[in-house]
Amino acid sequence: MRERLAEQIQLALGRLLVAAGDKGAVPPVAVDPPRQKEHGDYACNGAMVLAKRLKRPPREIADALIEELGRAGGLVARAEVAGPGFVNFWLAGDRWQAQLGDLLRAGARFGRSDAGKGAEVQVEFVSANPTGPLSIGHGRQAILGDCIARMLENAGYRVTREYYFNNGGRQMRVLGDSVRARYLERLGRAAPPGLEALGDEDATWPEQIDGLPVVFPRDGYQGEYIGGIAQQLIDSEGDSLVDEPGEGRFREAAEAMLFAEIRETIESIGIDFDVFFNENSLYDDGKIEETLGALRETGKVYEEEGAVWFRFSELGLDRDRVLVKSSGEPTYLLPDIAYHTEKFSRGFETVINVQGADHKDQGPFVRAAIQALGHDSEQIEFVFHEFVTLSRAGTKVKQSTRKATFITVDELLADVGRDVFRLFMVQRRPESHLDFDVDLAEEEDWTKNPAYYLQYAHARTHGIERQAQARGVAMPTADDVDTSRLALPEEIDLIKKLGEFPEVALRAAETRAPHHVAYYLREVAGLWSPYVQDKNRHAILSEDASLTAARLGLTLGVRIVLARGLGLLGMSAPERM
RNA sequence: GCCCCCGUAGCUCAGUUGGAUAGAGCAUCGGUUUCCUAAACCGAGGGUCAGAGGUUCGAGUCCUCUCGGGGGCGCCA
Repeated sequence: MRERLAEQIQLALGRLLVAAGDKGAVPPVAVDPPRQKEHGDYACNGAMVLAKRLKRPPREIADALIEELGRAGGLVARAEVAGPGFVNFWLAGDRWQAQLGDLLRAGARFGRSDAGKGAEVQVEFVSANPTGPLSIGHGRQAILGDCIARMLENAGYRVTREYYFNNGGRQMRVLGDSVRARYLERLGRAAPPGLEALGDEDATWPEQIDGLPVVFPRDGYQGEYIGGIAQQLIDSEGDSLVDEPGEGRFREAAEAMLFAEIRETIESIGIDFDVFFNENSLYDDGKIEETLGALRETGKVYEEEGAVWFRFSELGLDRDRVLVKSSGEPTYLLPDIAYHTEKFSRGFETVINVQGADHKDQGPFVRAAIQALGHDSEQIEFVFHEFVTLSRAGTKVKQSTRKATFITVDELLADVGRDVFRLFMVQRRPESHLDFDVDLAEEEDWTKNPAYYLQYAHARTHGIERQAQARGVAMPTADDVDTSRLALPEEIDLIKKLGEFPEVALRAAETRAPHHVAYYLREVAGLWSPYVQDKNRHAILSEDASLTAARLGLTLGVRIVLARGLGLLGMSAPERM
């Protein structure tokens, strides 16, 4: 609808330019629904945009545009000049109503797009190493990434959801040592270091307490789950592991348990990864060496103090970075670069990395290195999301990763459920801080909890269907619906809003911003619920069979859009609540 | 010190890539029920869009600076 009008306007503007002897291209002009209803269905700023080139006052051009455009093939009912030179358009009423027919005929396909033309896109997200349960920060990233993937699929892309992790390296050694320490403590062979020492980085670290050695690492993982893992080992192995190093059974057991837990958490929030990519495989496959060799060929690699550096400062970045430490071990940057070259070798046209704000500095280095290796760095995208805080009773709870004070996805999920969790995690734009209002999320009053509000709006369409069935009225097909019967302003408003779904879905996909969908759904539900409520003015089920069919058609339209939108957010669309 | 993000109603946040008189939820206050779920709905109050300059027909939106909050600047990941 909007595209067709915009197209007509572009053509008309082109004719005006030619008439004035200007053979240049027609600049893009906006055709937007205005904020104020009195300004019509769509407003165009073309006259003001062209004022300079045509050397005529905007309002005069606007008049000429209206004349040139005519009725735009029956599309426009009325057009008038307003304000500084806007042209406001009122579409013919039946045009809006006809949209409902299109919607019903499209059914569950409504709002799908082939914009992606089947291009392969990879979305990498979560990517937490198995050192602990997922925190709510990971939770945000998980939902954000999955929604982006869902929206891209809806826009005609072929999407691979990928999780990148590393179960080797220093982090995991510390994990093993932490578990071993708790194991020995529980067997009475070691002493816990005490809260003062753990809580204060400057405090002196005890060598032993009450004659028992302190083996817990200074930078160890302090979460209670570490003790839980140790206990499980005691239950299954007794004290047979006392002489094992942290790197052995302890690390393996911890990794196995934690990764299993993470995968369960991921599944419980409705996410299904296609690939779990282990960083170690890059070493096994020789990709690290290969990438390092390729980087050397760019001539920007040099050695200093025993380490291998890359001259990022020659690529417009503020500093050089180490690729290989003087110990001979690569830094995290090198595998990261290798990983991205590997992604391209798998044929992805676009790779989207969803990451926390703490990685913001990293993106440019990977991008620059990839470009230096001859890839198109435009194909790499980063979606950075800010951190999550929790609010309960008006008080913020700050999360701390290694201290025992963070709330896990599982804990929050147990309180609020998957659908509420998902909606709350995508209601904000990624680059905004997200304050998770636990009180509101736990609210069971469906008029208050935003997630239930959306789902109930959907359930209502089924409530109406159940009512219709009870009266022996069948749900209509698109052909049964005489949309001209839907002439009330609130009905036209609703149809207009439903008609926006395809462009909202596409724009949200293109901007990687699922919150647009969440807000849109709120608007749909916010029109629909009052409409249903006010049955005195317009009961859906009435004696008038044709009117009833039309309103049931509208009901189906609402159901389709709400179900589709909830689906993009990975939320369920219940038939009854 | 340098880089990135944020600053919009009491609170939490949207704002369609520069459009007309800045919106929603929660909270507060007032109202509606013989009715397809009252587990719903209607209405009201509430704003120097952090501040100051600039760009132009037009700025919450773009540029510069200041202030405030967060993140980053490692041979950690």
